[in-house]
Amino acid sequence: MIQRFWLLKSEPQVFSFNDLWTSKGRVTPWDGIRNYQARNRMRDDMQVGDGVLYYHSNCPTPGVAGVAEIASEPYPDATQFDPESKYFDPKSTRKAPRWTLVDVRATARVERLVPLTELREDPLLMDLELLRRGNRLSVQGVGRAEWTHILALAGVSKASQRRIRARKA
DNA sequence: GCCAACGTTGGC
DNA sequence: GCCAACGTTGGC
Repeated sequence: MIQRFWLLKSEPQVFSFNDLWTSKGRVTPWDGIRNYQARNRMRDDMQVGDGVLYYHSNCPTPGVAGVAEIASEPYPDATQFDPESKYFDPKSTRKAPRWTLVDVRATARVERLVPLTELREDPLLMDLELLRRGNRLSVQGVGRAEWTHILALAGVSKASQRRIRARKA
């Protein structure tokens, strides 16, 4: 199995990396995604153990705030069935759920947040999907070299990278 | 709050 | 299937 790498956006005022880190099992269902392209990537392209850059968006200093991994197979997003939820989708049925998600588990803290401005200026990240003009997708692909480089910028220690890799092996 | 860039909706 | 109108995202 080829390991892939992803960048997931989250608004820290809604659910920050620290919120995930302090969650039970450091795991959460990545619910509320209501964009077909993002859904398709979760449903079709993600595999348990894939690496995740946890990105803070729509906040004073947007940037990479933590490291996580894909922690489940895809399954239906429960919020689509809940009339009380802001993510309720009246057109979705339990027999034919429209929205699928995966669980995400925090794996390592960053030594420092890597701000978007810094990612932008980095010649090694010229092709990063996040930096492409007008890109608003909340589920993005990251290349292996980009992943390694951003972890280095974030000061994620070699030891914790080894721990992450060991768990995936 | 502004606004560019996209996505979705719905009339035709 | 076209496309205008509208909604959302998210950096600034």
